[in-house]
Amino acid sequence: MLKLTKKADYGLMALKYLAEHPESPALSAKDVADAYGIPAQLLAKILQRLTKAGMLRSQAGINGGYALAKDARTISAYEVILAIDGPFFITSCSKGAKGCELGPNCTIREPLARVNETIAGVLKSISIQDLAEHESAPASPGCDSKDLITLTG
Amino acid sequence: MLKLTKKADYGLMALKYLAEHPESPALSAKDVADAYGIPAQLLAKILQRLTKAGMLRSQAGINGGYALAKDARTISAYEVILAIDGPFFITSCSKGAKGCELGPNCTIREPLARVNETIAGVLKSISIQDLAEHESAPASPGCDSKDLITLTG
DNA sequence: TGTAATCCCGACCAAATTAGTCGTATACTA
DNA sequence: TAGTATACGACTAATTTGGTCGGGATTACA
Repeated sequence: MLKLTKKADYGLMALKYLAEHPESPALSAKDVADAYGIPAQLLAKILQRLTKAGMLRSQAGINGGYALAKDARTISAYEVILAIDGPFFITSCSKGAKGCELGPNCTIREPLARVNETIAGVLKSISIQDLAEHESAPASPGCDSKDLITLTG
Repeated sequence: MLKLTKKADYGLMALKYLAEHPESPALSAKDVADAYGIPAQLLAKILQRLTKAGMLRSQAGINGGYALAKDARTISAYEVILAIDGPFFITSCSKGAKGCELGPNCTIREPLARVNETIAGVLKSISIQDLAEHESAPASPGCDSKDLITLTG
């Protein structure tokens, strides 16, 4: 239904959180998980992926944890999602190298590639820094404000 | 993983197919399903939705079937997806009226609303006519051409 | 050198979503 | 009135996602 997985969400939230706490040399997976009330072990796995992808530095042991490996401005939402969920393409065919197995179905795929590119472009244009700047938005009266929902339907 | 459902794909394909065959007064769900090798009953349900949404006209009985209710140029990919899959929002929170139940999680949602808007915008800018014009692209050597995949990863 | 905190990682189970089927009712045409 | 088609809801199956478990490797510090 064209939405991010929770894992990607969690990853973005965690990176945002780390970007907001540059004073700590490292925050553990548990620290971040507790801050948002999300499962610690799940977040741990996500942070491991981001580490492998080079966005985080990790340190084991007491007072260990994770810290941004790069400037928050240089980490795009795109690479985060890519690292966590793998490559995406909005149409169902073209899963990896298989291509579309259903004959002429991909007639639809080519025009929609433009959409895919646009999505990738916007996601690339958004950095962790951008997310961090939104610092618990003061004017928004709550998460269920209606104005955002209308645009979706 | 940020991709369309197969149902949405099928719906777009079917509309495209109908747009390409304006000479027939109506094509049955089976006709279209056979043309693409997709399950007829599933497609039938999808076409029923599109009919209820006003994009198709249906006729029961012999030689019945479906035909576009509007000009192919006036049907956007956006409304098709919306009719089939319902409203979407790329972040996991904000499902319908529930809002985000996980406390401060939505710190990420607001900046990503821009992404959502952009996606909706591109989808709105693509019409069934656009899809139909791509008429089994002659130059593409196959569905598994690599150039499109690279942009996703 | 030992212990506690922490990352690392693969296998596994559970929940949710999506895909697809079935059965029946209804509408239309010849 | 027989045959073909849509309409629609309930149901099952498959896939994907979310989350857990357990063992192992690092690191800091007493």
